[in-house]
Amino acid sequence: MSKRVTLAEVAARAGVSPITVSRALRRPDTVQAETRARIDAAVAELGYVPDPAARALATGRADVIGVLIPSATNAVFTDVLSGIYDCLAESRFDVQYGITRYESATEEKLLGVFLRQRPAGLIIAGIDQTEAARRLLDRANCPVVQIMETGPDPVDMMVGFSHHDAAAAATRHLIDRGYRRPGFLGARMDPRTRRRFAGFRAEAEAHGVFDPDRVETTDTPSSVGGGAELLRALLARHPETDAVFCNNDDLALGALFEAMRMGVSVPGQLGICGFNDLEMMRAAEPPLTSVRTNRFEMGTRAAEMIRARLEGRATGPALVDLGAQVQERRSTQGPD
Amino acid sequence: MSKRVTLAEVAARAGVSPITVSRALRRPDTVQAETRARIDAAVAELGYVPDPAARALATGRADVIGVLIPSATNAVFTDVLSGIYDCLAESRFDVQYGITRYESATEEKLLGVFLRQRPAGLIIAGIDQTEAARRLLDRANCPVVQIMETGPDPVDMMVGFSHHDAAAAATRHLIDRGYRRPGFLGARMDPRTRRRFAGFRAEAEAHGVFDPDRVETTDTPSSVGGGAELLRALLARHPETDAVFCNNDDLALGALFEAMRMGVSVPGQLGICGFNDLEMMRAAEPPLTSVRTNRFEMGTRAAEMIRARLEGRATGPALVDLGAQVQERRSTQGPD
DNA sequence: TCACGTATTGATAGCGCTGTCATCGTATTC
DNA sequence: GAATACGATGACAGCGCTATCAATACGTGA
Repeated sequence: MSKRVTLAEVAARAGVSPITVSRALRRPDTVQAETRARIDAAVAELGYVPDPAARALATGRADVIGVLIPSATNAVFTDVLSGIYDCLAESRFDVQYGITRYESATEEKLLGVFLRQRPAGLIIAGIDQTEAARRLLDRANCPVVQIMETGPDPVDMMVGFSHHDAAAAATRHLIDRGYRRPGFLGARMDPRTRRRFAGFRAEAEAHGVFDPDRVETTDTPSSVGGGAELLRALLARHPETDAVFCNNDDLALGALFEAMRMGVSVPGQLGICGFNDLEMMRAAEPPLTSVRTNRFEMGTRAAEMIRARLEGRATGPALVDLGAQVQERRSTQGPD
Repeated sequence: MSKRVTLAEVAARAGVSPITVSRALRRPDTVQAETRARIDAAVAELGYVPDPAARALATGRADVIGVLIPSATNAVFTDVLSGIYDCLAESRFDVQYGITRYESATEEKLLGVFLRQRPAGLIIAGIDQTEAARRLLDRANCPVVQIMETGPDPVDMMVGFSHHDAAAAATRHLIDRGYRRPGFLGARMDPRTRRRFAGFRAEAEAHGVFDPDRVETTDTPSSVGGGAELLRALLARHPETDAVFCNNDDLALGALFEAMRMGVSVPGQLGICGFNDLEMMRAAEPPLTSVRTNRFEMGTRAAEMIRARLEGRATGPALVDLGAQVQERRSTQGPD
């Protein structure tokens, strides 16, 4: 193990005191150019890198940004994570993440784990924190961004979109295309899923085409296989169903395959609309309509908001609505 | 911000010295039961939680396990990550990860970032580290596990499987099923991809069915759309191709959709085999043959190996081969 | 009985860095 | 030219914890 180089050694080499080296590194403008040059040279020669733990102890603040998401395998969250990471990779901040498994208790616990590090910032998915989690966040004493959706009463900042409105738009699209007996497929009804259902329901009711019996859901996590099962079950009960709004793209893909197996033509006998617009939707046959959500950007924006705050730059609005766009494709071209 | 409770306060409350509290927390067996009980009570009453930065500074060792993977969105890595996280969530260790973007330079840089925290352990994807990275790892002075594949000359520990052999097995399966003019589809030829290709090639050559011209690859990251394009290109050049071994499941799915568009029947006119066996493969129509890799377990095993070492337990073998299994499904049932 | 091990607890001194003053020299003002 | 402000640097202490060694009490064997 190569021995650690300390600030003091750099200082000795540069012929200044340790504190001056510290300053030269953190606020270069407060140190004379000439001195700074000597210090920079010493840093380079010795290969000095600061010890994050010592810095955290001395400042009472870790250069860590905590990210709390429900799942590390769901593409929706990994895209966001990727955006966050992208924005932070070149900064002095490290990303640390926690997986809540969609459980409030786990979320609270992880929040505690993060907070005792006194993180520089916190990004948390969703807007449905428990009272206890809310209290922890209020006292976090660092920038906090809630992501994935928008809603009233942000803890601090927010970037997302309205799942209700996005689902309503998708539903309107189905109705516009002439589908009159739409159904709904959903897995694991987390809060966002529920709000999408509410949007579907509101829009369908507004057009007099909502039938509560054409709703097929399950508690298991969503999957392609699950989408197939849900469609099969729905069509068994309601063969008149002429379109399905699927709560996400996995379900939609499964529904497509199941329709193929059952000899149901898409979009003629059945329209299929997904949610999230993963890459595969465009490539499917027929290409699948979906709702594009700007996940990567959601991540970069959230991270950028935190950085701006921490670096004392102008932060822009505290609530960013990234919207969602219905991507119309062949799978919802209208009934025969 | 609720004020931080320190060790000293707990000690005062329990009527002992700070160092005894420290011991009671870290090595309970070295403190008398009665004393320990008083300390535990004080900890609970005050809601004390240790400061990780202070601990790291004092011990010269952070309770952090660093994970280096090429991509945060590729399902293959997120599954592994998930396994790692699962094993570590209940431990005293935090996970911190870095994304190399398949770039050696980034890998080296991130390795440096991790090492200066003096992590408790390191998990790194792949076995193709540069000389410089190798040196850093050799000096890391902590358990290191290379994951995703197995190979000679491990830095320390290893858990994975042979991509060459797995691909060869899949190829053999295609040949066993009667396909005689197999092609290969590949995107972004990273080292594992290359070794899979080598396995395909070796096996096909051994059976006299390899044609270097029936290989279609691209540098872009793999995607469903990309799979479609690759198949289209391959069939345009070599319409006689009767099966494709796809380097991963996204490509396989794209190939399936493209075959549908082109009116090529699967498996009659074209057999399709993927790699990784993502959940969707089973649910497709026809269900797609793939090679099951034990990604989640790879993560848990790697994390467990590190924990065992750190906690002084028996570690088992330093090289674990998890193998890979061809999952035969309808898409490779054989030519007409 | 006495030297000596063992179990338990404590005192001391940092880990590497930064916050908070203090210090010093130079520029500015009238 | 004296008073003042300011820019640049340094001394000192301490962040919260733990490594190391010392101290104490108690039992053990010859």
